[in-house]
Amino acid sequence: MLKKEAVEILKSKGIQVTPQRLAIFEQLMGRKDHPSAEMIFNQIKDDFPSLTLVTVYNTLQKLESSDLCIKVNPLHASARYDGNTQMHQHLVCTHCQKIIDVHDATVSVGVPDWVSEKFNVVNHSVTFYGTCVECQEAGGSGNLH
Amino acid sequence: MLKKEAVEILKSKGIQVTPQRLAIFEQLMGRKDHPSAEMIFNQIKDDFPSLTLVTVYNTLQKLESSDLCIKVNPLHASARYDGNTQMHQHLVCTHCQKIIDVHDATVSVGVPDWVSEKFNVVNHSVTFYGTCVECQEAGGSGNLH
DNA sequence: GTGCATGCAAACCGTTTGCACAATA
DNA sequence: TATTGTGCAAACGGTTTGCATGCAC
Repeated sequence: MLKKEAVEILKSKGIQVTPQRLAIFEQLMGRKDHPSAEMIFNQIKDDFPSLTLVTVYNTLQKLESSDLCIKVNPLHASARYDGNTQMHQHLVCTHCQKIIDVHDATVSVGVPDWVSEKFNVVNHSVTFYGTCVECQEAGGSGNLH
Repeated sequence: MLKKEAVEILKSKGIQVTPQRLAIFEQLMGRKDHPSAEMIFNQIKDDFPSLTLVTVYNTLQKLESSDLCIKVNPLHASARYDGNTQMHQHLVCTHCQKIIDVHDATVSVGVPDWVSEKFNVVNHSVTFYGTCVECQEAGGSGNLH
């Protein structure tokens, strides 16, 4: 992606363009390894000696709220434990953090051959994010973040 | 589940049985709401006035390593960001924490009708956990935790 | 009696916040 | 110039660790 394009995308979302933001955004668009805030920081800190992790976090937050990136592993909540170790799926209400089990064979996904050839799949998870009945009645309409 | 059964399960896994552990384990087996450590703590602290969160964490760790429960939302790693906001799936290597994109239509899951009737599904994620080629060659054989 | 579990305090790590200064539009 | 972003320091919350005491086997 050209720098010019990146600038255009940011502007089109109403995001003020700064050198730091541009660098962070370009990293995010250019890499395919789903970097953490720290990975991005380490990658560009030489270009911006004054840069701190805080700015990276701020920027990622802003990009995410403008749908320019997503958090693969949201860490906002605390760990949740499941006494059922058999394979099943989860419905996660993004309003009340409730987690509901789904046992539905039709939801199970098969592991594609080309994946199992390269990757030793030990487990997999299917999770639906949304709003539960109670929260819908309470007026919420579903906000993933 | 009877208390006696719970004791047997713990013993069969070589886990020393204490009143606290038994209570935590029974909570985990009996509830369907995927409690957090704190939820469990609050539920049983009246029965064990000296109980602390530390013990709950320790016990959950032990149960998990004996495959008696799983962490639904592992928080050990830091958040990972993805510049690709389109629906796709992830391969997560549990050894090197690498995340690989999967774009495979056959992996997509449909939302079952009975789910969408009760739950306003906004998004869903499919994640495969396992070991990548590099880590397999390096000798690892896949350990989800 | 030995070894492992408990629970206190304190550390830890990733992340967020308050605020003064600097850069953007 | 007015507004917004940056970066320092410090707080925050969930989780883990070190260590002395207590309990299970």
